[in-house]
Amino acid sequence: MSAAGANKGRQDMSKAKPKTRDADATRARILAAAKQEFADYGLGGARVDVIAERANANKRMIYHYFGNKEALFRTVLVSAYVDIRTAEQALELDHLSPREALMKLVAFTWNYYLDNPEFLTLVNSANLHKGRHLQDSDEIIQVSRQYVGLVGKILQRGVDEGVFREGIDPVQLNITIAAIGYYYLTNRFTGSILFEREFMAPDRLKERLEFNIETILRLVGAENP
Amino acid sequence: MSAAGANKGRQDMSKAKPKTRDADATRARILAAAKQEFADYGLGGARVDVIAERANANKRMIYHYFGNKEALFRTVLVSAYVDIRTAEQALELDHLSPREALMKLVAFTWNYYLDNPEFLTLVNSANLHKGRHLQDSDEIIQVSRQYVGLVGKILQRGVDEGVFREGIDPVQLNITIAAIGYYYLTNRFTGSILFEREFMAPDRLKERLEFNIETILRLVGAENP
DNA sequence: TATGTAACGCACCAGTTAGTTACTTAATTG
DNA sequence: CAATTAAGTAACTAACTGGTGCGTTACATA
Repeated sequence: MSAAGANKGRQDMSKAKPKTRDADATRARILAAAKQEFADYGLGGARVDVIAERANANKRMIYHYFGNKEALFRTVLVSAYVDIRTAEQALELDHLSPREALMKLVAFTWNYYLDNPEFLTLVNSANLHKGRHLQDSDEIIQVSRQYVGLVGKILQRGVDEGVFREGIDPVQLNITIAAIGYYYLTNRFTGSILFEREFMAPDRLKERLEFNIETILRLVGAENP
Repeated sequence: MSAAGANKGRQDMSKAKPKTRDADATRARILAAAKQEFADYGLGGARVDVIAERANANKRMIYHYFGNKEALFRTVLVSAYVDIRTAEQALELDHLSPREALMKLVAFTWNYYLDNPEFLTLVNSANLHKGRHLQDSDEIIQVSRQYVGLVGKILQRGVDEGVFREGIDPVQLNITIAAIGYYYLTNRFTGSILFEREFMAPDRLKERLEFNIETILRLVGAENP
């Protein structure tokens, strides 16, 4: 009942425990399981016992590797931010026109949220707790600076080429690009009820992405498609 | 210790318990206290005992009036939606030009979130639980239809007068108006850390509202200010 | 004043839950 | 190969936590 039995319908990920001992692998399994559990139920709703079960590990190991529940959440959160910022940096936008670079970034942000919905609830949970778990993380600030720089560079190129208007704050643009995708997806459940439409239907998703690209292009002053 | 003692630093609202019995007042105090507690800690993190304390009521009364914790959350959530939709309907946008009506709506949405931050975490909590608590609420669907109609009417007037472009989906516009304010404010804690700026500083708030108005006006195709 | 009804409150329970203790087993090293 | 270190496990505990049983008190009405 303890190993095979699914608790509250939560399945473990298909990462079987290795025969031999492997500290790194165990740590990684715990981290992955914690990310899922925290994403599914929030920091308060997540259960340490369930994380251990999902990770196919012992609860004692969680405390051995991460200290306590809050520290585990902190590690999960930082890793989630590092992941998305790393993916963004790999985007190779320099060889594209400013307009196309921006379109690609909007699409990437949208698709990243779509493929990694746990990121959304993790961030929501972090903010419910007033960002406490992100404080004193130099790593986070470093990768965020790179991100702002990325958008700033596209913006500058666009202005130099005369296709974007001047004076746009890269941070405000960043926030807006994130907002128009994030809000739609994180509130997809209440949204589907309130607006009486299936937010996650493929056609609806495509429609929203196109709307978002249009929103951003018009914001920066690029001429219409 | 039970009446005066603040539990985990949560203060009761200054609504003292009346000497005489008053069912409506007690119910209202519980609802207000629950809204605060759920907003502060989410559905999972909220404590029924604390709600009772904050309401200056007995826990037994919560179960008497609302059934259980989830049903209480449902009532809080529906009331929060009804509140914002009611406030929107009182806006009297008909006598304004389409452009000014839209600006006023964007500003109103922003200020409502700012004045009622509990609305943001309540909605986040509802979506963490996959919108389960909003299902089967006809009331919610009714007021939402009115809201979409409100924006649709502004949009139509703008198209008729030739100041807005055609073919904009009122629902997508609605979502976008909400998104650009909601995201900034609900993620103000992580945002302030990531972007190394004080999201809630008065100047920053003003700046963001102006940016949002510009975003929406450019989206609908109104000429620049 | 008697009586029924609904508001109200205390004390408790059964099930959880984060964190710990004491122990076993595998890998590493001199 | 003996000794040391680190990985892993199960049982346990103290503090919670949602929910309830059961009795009390105020008020309306006859």
